[in-house]
Amino acid sequence: MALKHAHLDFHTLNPQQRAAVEHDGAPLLVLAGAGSGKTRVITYRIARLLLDGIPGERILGVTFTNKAAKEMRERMSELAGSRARDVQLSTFQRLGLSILKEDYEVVGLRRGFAIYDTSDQTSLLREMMRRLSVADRRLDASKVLDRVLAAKRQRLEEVPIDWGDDYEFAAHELYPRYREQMRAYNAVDFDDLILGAVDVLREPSRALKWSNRFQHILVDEYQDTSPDQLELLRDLAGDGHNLSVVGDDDQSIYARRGAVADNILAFTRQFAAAKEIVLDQNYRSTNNILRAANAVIANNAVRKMKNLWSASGDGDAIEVVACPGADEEAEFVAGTIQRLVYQGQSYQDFAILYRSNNQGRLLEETLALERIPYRVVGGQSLFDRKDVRDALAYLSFINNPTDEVSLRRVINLPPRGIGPKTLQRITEYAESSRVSLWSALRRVDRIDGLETRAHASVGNFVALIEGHADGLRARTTSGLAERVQHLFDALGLREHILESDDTAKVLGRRLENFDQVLHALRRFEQQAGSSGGLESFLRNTALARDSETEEESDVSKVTLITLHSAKGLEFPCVFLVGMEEDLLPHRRAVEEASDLGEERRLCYVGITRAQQRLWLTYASRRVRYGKGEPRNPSRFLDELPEGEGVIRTAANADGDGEEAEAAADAFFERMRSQLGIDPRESSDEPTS
DNA sequence: GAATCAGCAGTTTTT
DNA sequence: CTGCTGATTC
Repeated sequence: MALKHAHLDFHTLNPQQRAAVEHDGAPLLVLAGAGSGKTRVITYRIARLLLDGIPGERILGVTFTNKAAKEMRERMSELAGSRARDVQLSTFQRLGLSILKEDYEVVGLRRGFAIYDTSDQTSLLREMMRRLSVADRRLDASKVLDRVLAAKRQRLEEVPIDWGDDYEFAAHELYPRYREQMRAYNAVDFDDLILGAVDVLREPSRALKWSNRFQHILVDEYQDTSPDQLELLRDLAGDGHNLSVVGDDDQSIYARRGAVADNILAFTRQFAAAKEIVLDQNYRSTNNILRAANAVIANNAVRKMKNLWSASGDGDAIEVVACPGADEEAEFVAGTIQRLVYQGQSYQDFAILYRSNNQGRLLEETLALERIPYRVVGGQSLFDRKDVRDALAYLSFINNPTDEVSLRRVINLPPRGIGPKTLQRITEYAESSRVSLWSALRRVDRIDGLETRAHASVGNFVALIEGHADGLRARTTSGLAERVQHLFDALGLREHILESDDTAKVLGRRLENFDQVLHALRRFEQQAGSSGGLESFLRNTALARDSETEEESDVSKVTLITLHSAKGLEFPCVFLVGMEEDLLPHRRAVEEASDLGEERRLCYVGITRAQQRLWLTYASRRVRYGKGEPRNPSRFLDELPEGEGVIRTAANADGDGEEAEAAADAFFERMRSQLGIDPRESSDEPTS
């Protein structure tokens, strides 16, 4: 044994980690507290399996993000070299897709099926609401969608009507239609990738093939799995004796996405003879920070007991800072950063964590004013921007002409004289003739009651698309970018953006976004092993909306990030801002009394991001929606331990602000003289 | 068919 | 205060 593992340095693992790496023969649950070396355990475990002679393609590692999969692959390669190459590492959705790619016809899909993301789904529902006039009042389609998806995930036949609220009613009416439409459009949503895969595995003719495919299955972030993901794992892993899962129930913060923390709590019940290993030695934070984290999370009733501890010292006390208002809070943060940077800390050592995105704005403004470089993590990803989505919608619809959501999105873009009225007439024809919208467009000659102009417009559109379609549908990837470029040129998409009367700044942004589509295509084309043409590209982009431009130039910047997105990250210095009632236990969570526990876990996640220093700040007044309101400190602050490790202070309004400004000025003077910049030249931004 | 206006609601969101 | 939707107007 020892010889076989010569490449793995087991001495760097603690006894629990090592037990988790070496365990064999029964299902394994690793309860990995924050900062306890979870990723190390998984990568070492996979490396160990490889060195034991398990072929890489028989090992499946499942993660929640592409980023995590990528990181794991890199770290595994370091440990196990080229053997790591064949290990199957993928997200749940990608796993589902790879199953459906082989056996899609079993669940009634056709070749070229499209993957709808949330905004496609919302458009579909909106369109249905309009057409069926289900809702007399204006209802938010995305809220209806929430209910529809919840029912679908539970494989309910109907959306239950409990309280008879409008959203429930609409969801109830639309649910069967939604499923019907998705089927007609040959489209699946993210959940369908999982549910469809489960259906494939339940098909007797395919079950065996799939349950034999993987010899070992490892799952990361198990606390975030949903019931359908659990089903998929069970069907794939059989009795589960070679299933190992790693997670932390205290960091389960995605109930809204369907995650059920119960999966992790019930693991040892669901999988017979499962072994449970707790990792609670923390390698990230000081004990003062860990004590605070432990104290807060201890107030959650239902959880696996873990008490994080560290072999390192107590470190600095954590600070609870009372601020008169949100402005002062932001200034306190900026001032403190500036002061510490002046003392030798780097900007990238700092992160500012908040509950909701809109809190980021004021922080951004203040940092900009103080000339502190920052980056905002999260927010809209490239593939969510309108112009990008428009371009992709063209491609999606050409790849899958039954994809009506995409077709409707682009049919009059740029405006080509096919307005709502024309479209409605054609839709009626399509419905009465029982053909797809695209087929109807192609037979525009047979549709009565269209104006000559509209008729001609439709004809032109059809001709334009058909002129490019064959070339684009080819399954080869080479030359794809060029063909798409031709299509976009013919459509005049770029010109359309140019013609808008946006400001130069916005316009530049939009063009940049638009051009990213072609860049992404070229990258895809050049990628070794990309094949499958447009279809593959589209699925890839649908499932990979991760950070595109993460690495570049983000080095020396402060990070602004939501608590949700901060999970898995760590920073030497962390500000947890907006520690207020209605904000950190978010108002909605308190009102619905549904899950205060999840809010507390969010707080816990935030605290445990900090390695050395932690500030928890709140404001006594905050301007929300244009009105100033008094605010109360978060109840979670009361749950912090009393005494030495925690200092409670007040940021007085002008003191810190001025101090910060002075520090900023001093700093910039230094920078300028170092860089040899004349101060007068660099006054592009008003300092006021 | 496109531009403008009024009214309303406002968490988080790995895919 | 903002951003989005639907309705109204040109």
